[in-house]
Amino acid sequence: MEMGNFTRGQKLSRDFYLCDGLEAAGKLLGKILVNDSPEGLTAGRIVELEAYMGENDRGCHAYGGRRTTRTEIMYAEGGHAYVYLIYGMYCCMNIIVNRENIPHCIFLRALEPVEGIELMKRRRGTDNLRQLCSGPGRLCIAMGIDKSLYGEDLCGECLWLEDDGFVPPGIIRGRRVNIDYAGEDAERDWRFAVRGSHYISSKI
DNA sequence: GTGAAGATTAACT
DNA sequence: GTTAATCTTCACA
Repeated sequence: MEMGNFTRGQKLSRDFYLCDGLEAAGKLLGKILVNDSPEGLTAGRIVELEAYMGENDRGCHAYGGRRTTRTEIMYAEGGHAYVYLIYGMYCCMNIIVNRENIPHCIFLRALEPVEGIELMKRRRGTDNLRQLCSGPGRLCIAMGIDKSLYGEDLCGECLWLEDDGFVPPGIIRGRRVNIDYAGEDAERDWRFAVRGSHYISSKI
């Protein structure tokens, strides 16, 4: 593998991200996330994600227009990274979508490892391929994603997404995970996964 | 200033 | 199925 010359696909441009969260969820499933870090390059195909639909979604951190130091980046235009710490120990990554001031985002739940697998194994402390990126916290560890990437422009040279022409053989949907506090919004089928993938975080 | 909760994970029983 | 780990963020006073 040549560093800085990852040519598996075409980098997604700004336009790609300037759409509604549910539309983005369908379009982003199967795309490849790439992080070209100082330690090395890692890449994984998105096989599971959740859509968070902004001010009217009780599960969303921007519910009710909440705007804080943490959520500020959600109001930026699509194509930026929203990374936050959960339970004091794990980072989670979201892809901000839609236009400025419309805080929709895509929460990454699982990737299929594609590139830099040895580095992923080292970071995760396991050789089990299926467990490297199968979970929101796990994929951030494997990909080297932490809060230093908060607000990162996904149209830059560090962290980006690519389209290699892969089309999911099918898409399955279900309820989002661990947002019981969201009332009836917890029941919406806004979790999406590539049908048949062995790399999803849990049964849907 | 204080306290409670969390878009999780790994290791238990 | 249950629970501990661990700490930032946020709401409220």
